[in-house]
Amino acid sequence: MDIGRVFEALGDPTRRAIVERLGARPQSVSQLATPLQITVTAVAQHIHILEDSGLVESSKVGRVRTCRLARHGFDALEHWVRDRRQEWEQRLDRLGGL
Amino acid sequence: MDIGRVFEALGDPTRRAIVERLGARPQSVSQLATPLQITVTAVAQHIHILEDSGLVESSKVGRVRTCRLARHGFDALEHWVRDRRQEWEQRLDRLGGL
DNA sequence: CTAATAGTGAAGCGGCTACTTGACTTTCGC
DNA sequence: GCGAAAGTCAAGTAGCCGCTTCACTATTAG
Repeated sequence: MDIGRVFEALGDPTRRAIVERLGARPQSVSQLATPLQITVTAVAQHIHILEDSGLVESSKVGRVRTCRLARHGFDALEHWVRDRRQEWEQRLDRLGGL
Repeated sequence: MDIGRVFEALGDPTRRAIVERLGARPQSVSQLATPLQITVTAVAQHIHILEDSGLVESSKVGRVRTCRLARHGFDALEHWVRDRRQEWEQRLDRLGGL
């Protein structure tokens, strides 16, 4: 799971909006499209990117695809931030120790 | 400090590389440019975006601008991830309680 | 069966953005 | 002071990406 895909996914405001709405509850593609004022096709494309990044997963039942948040992407995000912060603090410690 | 700017900043692979290199130690603009195989001008543009996002800060001494990581952006990132995760777990709890 | 609903796939367009070039300013070394 | 080094600024280009349209499939409702 590539952290690059995660950041590229969340770099787009529409996808961030989708993620934040999915935080409330799982939703279908057209439910997501309605308040966003964009085509269902566009939403489907975003969902695909979000799935590739590991932030979202979806399953199709009948003709409805339901999308929900996934752990993978968020785990990767949290790890990346933690790593940077750790690196940062280690460097400050070394400087303090001089 | 807008979380949107943070994600847009980190959405670009070159800027992610800059951030990761700055994790090791503060560096000048041209030091950052060398291994990236891009112009000093391009790096300066990236630095500007990274500063706007709160991930990097820089100061110029003489003719050298030294860039280092900043806390603001990383704090914003961590908060955002924490909020999503919290929302996610709350929802799972509610489902479990049914 | 028919119509409507939910989504998929391919193809195209427009705007944004990452990067370059070239001219210029400021600073440092000799 | 002169030239090299470190950045900055403005302008231009090329490619990507978000979105649309249109045609199509699959599922559900009446």
